[in-house]
Amino acid sequence: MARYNARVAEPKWQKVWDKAGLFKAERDDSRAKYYVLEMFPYPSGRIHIGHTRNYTMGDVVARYKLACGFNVLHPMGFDAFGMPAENAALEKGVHPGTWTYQNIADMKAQLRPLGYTHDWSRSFATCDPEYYGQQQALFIDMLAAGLIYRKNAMVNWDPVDMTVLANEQVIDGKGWRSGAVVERRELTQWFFRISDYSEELLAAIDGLKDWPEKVRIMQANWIGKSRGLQFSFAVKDAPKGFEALEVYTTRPDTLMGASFAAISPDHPLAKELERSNPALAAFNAECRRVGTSEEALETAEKRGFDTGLKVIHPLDPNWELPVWVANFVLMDYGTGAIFGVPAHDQRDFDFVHFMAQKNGASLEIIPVFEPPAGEWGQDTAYTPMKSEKVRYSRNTATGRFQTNFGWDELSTGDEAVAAAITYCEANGIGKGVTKYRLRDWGISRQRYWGCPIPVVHCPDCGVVPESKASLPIRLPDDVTFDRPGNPLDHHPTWAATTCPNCGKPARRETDTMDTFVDSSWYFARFTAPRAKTPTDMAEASYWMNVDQYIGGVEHAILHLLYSRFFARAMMKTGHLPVSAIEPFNALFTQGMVTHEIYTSFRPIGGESPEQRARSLRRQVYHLPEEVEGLLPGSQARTFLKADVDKVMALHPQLDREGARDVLARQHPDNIDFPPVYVTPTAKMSKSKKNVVDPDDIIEQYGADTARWFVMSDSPPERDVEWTASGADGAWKHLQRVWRIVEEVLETPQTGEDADLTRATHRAIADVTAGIEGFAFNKAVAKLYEFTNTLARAKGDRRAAMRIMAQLMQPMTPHLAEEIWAAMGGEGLVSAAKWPVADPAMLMDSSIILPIQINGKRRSEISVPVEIDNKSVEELVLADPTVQRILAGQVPKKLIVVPGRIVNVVI
RNA sequence: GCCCGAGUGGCGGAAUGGUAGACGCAGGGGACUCAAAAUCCCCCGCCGCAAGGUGUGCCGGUUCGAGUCCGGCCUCGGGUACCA
Repeated sequence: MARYNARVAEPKWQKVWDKAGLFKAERDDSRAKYYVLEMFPYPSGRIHIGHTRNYTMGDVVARYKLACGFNVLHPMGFDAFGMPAENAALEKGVHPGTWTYQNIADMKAQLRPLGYTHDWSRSFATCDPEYYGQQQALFIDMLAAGLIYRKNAMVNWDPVDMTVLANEQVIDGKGWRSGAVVERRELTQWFFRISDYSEELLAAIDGLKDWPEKVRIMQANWIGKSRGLQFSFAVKDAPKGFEALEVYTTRPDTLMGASFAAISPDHPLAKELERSNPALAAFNAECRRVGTSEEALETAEKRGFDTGLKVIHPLDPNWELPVWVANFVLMDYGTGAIFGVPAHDQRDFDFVHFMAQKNGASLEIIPVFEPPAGEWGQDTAYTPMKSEKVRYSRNTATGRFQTNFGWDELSTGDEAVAAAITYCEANGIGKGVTKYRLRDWGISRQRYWGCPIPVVHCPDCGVVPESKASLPIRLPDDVTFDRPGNPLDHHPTWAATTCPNCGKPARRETDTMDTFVDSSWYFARFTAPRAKTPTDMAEASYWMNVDQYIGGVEHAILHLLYSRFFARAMMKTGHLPVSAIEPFNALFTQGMVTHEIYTSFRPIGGESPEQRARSLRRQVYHLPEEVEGLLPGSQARTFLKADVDKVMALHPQLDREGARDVLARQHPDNIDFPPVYVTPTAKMSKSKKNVVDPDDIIEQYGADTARWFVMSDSPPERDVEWTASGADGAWKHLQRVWRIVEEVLETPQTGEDADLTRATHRAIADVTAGIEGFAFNKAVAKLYEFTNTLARAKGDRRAAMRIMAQLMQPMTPHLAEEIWAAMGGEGLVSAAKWPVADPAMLMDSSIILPIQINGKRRSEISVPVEIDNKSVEELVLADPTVQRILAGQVPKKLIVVPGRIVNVVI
C-alpha cells in the first residue's frame, strides 16, 4: 500500500485552491461576511512555532466559517517598522529596509506551504510608503481634530552614547551598549489624547462580551478609575509661587493618620528647592539615575530627602507635617505629591521603615482605625497593617475611626472615603475628583525605522502639518548608522524643507511614530488595502468589525487598548463608520509557546589574549539548534555545537562525548569557551533567540502534520513549553486515517452499521462544538475517537469517511481533500457545506449511573434514560455492593441527581 | 512592587459542583516477520498479593459530594506605557 505522500499532495491542492479563487475575498452585499484576523507578525526573519499555532487557529476558524457559508475575509500582513531592523543595521551593516523586506519574503515563503486561506492579494507591510503615507494622512486629520498635542515627557537617556534608549535597552539600570547608568531626561514629544477617552474606553468594556474576562479586567485596571480627594496643603515659609502644595489621595479617610507630605523628585517644587540646596540637587540627580519604566521605579529602594519645609494639616492648623522628596512618588500620577500614612499604606510604611533604619529619621506611624479585638499585637510596626487587611479584604465592618470629623462611625472603606470627601468639600478643604491611571499616549520616537511624523517646524509659523498633497513623507534611503542617535537627525539634507504655510525654509520633524500606531489601524486598512485614502467607507462598512481576532495574551493591554482608541479617533475624523467603534467583536488570546533560553558571556573588543582578558563581555543568546547535550535544568551539560567542534579539532583523539567533558571542566571565566547557561522558559522571541521554526516538521512530514500537531493536546489559551517530540505521533495518526481510506477502497462496501451512523453524528456535534468553543485540542481528541470507531466499523463506511474528511478539513485540509476525492465527494471539501448533526441520533437509550456511598464511588447501575427517581432509589438499595456496605443500616439520605449520579449518605 | 493568568500520571492534557485521568505521546507485554521496520491487539496514577487505601501545587473552609466554589499561601508565566 502506498503511503499518503504529503510532499506531492499538498502543493497539488494548494494550486487547485488558488485556481478556484476560494480564499479571495470580494465584497458581496448579498452575503453575510465573516472577518477573521490573526495579529500580524513582526518580520524578524523566520516564523516560529508560536506563529504557526496562531495562524493555524485562525485558519481553522476561517475554513470552518467558509464551510458554514460566510463570505470570509482572512488577510495577512507585516508589522514591519521597529527597532530590530535598526539593530540589524548596526550589527550587520545592512539597511533596515533591505533587511525587513528580505525577512518578509522569507516568512511569506515559509507561510505559503502551510496551506492557509490567507488572501495574499490584500497583503501589505506597515513600512510600505503606501501604508505609512495613509497613516500620515490620519495623523494630520487627528491633529486638526485636536486629538494630538505636544508636551514634555521623560525618556531613558544614555549619557555616554548621548541617545534615547527603549526600556528593553536598559538592563539593570544601564545602557545595553555603553554600560552607562541610565538617567531620566525630559524631551518635547507628540501625544495622542487617549486619556480624554478614559471613561468611554472603560465603560465600553462591558459590551465586549466575547472578549476573555481576564483581558477586560486587565484593561479596566490599566485605565484605573479612582475616586479621591484633591486638596492643597498650605506651605509654611514657602518659596515664591509654591505657597500651596496640591495633593491627590484615594484614601482621604486616613487623613488623620498623615505623618508627612512627599513630592516627586521631578515635582516643580523639588526642582525649585534644589537650586539653593546642593544636597537635595544631588539627591534628585541620584533619583533620576533610574530608567522610566514603572517596574524600575516601583521596585527601587524607597528613599527620601527631608526638605526642611513644613505644611499645615488641613484639619488642624496647629499640626505641621514635614515635606520630603521621595523617589516612589511619580510625577505622572495625580499631582506628583502625596501625604504619607504609614499606618495604612504599605509603600508609605516601607518608606518610613527604611528611612528610620538608614537615616535614623523618625516619622510617626499613626493608626486611624481601631483594630478588631485581639488583633492589636505587640509589634506596633505591623499591627496597623493587620487591621487594614481585616477591614478591606474581608470587609468585616470591624474597623472604626478615631476622629471627630463626621465620618468616624462608618464601617466600610468606600463609605468612609465618600464621607471624608463630603466633609472636606463642606468645609472648603478640597474637592472630590475622579482620576484615571491611564496616561496620554506618547508616540515620538527618536529613531529612523518608523513612520515619519508629518509636521514641519517653521521659525515663523511654529509647528505646521504637512499638506496632504506632499504625502507620503518618505524616509530617506541614504542613512548611516555609524554613530548613536537618530539617523534622521544626522542626515545632511532630509530635514530641510519649506513651510507648507509661508513657504520659507523650515525643518522637518525628525521623530518617527511609535510602531503601536502602525498596528492600531491595519485591520481597517485590510478592508481596502489599495485605497487612495486611509480607508474606503463602503468597504469598511461591509467588512468591519473583525468578527474574530486572535493573538497572544501579551497584547492584552497596550495594542488592544490603542486599537480601541484609534477606532474612535478614526470615527471622529471620518475614516471609520460609527458601527466600528469597537473594532473587535470577539477576541481570543492564545497562550504563548515558550522555550528555554541559552546564553553565554562572550568577550567583545581587543584581539590579544591580554586585551581579551580585560575586555568587557557581553551577554549573547544562542538558538536551540546551536546547542547540544541538553539535560533539562542542567548548566554544565549544555554546550555550543560550535565549541564542541572546536575542541574536537584541537584534540583529534576525542570523540563528541569526550569533547563535551573537556568543555564541562572549563573554568567559568574561560574566555575561549565560556559556559552556556540555561535560563527558564520564556515566550519565544527573536531577541532572546529561543525560537524553533516549523520548517523541520514541514520538511519531514508536511504541512498537515504541522497543523495537526500544533492544534493537538494543548488548550489554545494555555502556554506550551516547546519540546521536539510528538510530531511523529501526529504523522502516524494521519497515515492511519489514510490506511482506513485504502482499506475502504479495497474492500466491498455494503450494509449499514447503526453504531457508526450514531458515532458519525456524535463526531459532527463534538467537533463542531470544539471549533466553535476554541477547544481545538478537544476537537482533535474527538477526531481520534472517531478514527478508532471507523477502524473497527462494519458496513459501508464511505459516507462516514466523507464526514471525516469534512471534519478534518479545517485542521488538515490537504489530506481531507485527498480523502474526499477518494470517497467520491463532490467538488472540493474546502468548498463543501459543513455537516449538521441530527439531534435524535445523539441520544442514548440507557446510561450508567455511578453510586457513591458518603461521596465515594462504590458501584454503578445501568438504567434507561427515562427512569424516575423512585425506581433509581429502589435499584440502588437492591445493589449487592450497597447492601454489603450498608450491612442492614438504613441510609440517612439518598441523593439522586437524575442522569448523573446517586449518593447514599449513612 | 503592582495588575492578570496557570499549576491534574513519566509527558501533553480531559472532566455543566456529580465515576478524576477522555484522547494522545512515551513505556511494558503479545501477534505478524527468518529478522527488523511498519502495523494490529492488550496493559499502564501511586501504595498493596489482595481486600482496600491514597491521589488534582501547599494549608484551611463551604457542601451529601470540591480538580471545579471561598479564605490564606507557594511556584511558574504574561504585562508594567520606548520589545513587538
